[in-house]
Amino acid sequence: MKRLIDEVNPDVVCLQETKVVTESFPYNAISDLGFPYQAAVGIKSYNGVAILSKYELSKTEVRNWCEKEDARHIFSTINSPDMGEVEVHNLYVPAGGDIPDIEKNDKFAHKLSFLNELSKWQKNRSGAPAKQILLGDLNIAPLEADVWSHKQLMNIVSHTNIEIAALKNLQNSGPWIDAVRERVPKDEKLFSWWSYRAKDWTKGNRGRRLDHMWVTENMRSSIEKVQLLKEARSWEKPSDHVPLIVTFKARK
DNA sequence: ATGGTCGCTTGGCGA
Repeated sequence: MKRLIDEVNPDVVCLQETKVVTESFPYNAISDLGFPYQAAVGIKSYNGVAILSKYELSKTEVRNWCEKEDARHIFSTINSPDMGEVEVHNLYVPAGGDIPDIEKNDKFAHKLSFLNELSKWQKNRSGAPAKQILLGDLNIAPLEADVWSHKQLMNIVSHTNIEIAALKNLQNSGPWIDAVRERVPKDEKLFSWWSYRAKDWTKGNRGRRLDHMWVTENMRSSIEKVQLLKEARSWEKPSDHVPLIVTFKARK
């Protein structure tokens, strides 16, 4: 994370799978890196999400879905001088296990229920700021160009029709647009994740786009630049995901 | 069809 901050100098960083209990989150160390405003929730060893910001955060909330306190959704309103109030939803959607069948696999059922509950809530919500961002590890690659082989992955968890439909339903729960595909053509292969289970992750480029950033329609023209930092997959002790970086234009 | 890696909860699990 320090390398990312040094090289990219982001205003806001959103983390998923922090795997650290809320009380043990390294608030001071992260503050020293230039992010004094933080919103974090975590449980031991699993999940955990955090928002780190140079600008003030307010109205932070943690949401639990499927009656689990599993630290997969935190949101907060950022008040930046360049953009005003923007509510950021940081999500870690359940991965869903290996078998794409809700009868045989509880994890897959959980993944779909999580998305459905979240969608319903979004749809019925009122009083939220007009500008919103929804981002995170959504663990679904919806488009054909979001996976290395549409044919070979269509029955693999993360790229099945039922998951893609659930993700679409979430996208329709508000005025969301996919900020990344707004800037990268929909038929251009684009990945954010490469499995650890390959001797050489670059071989065959067997990636998937599991990480996303959506913005409300009123931010469409503010999207300046979109980047998936592929080189970070080769950094020392890398994550299997690479940072998704979106730059916004300052409001006039 | 299976296994491959990573990191912890040091077994087997979750990813």
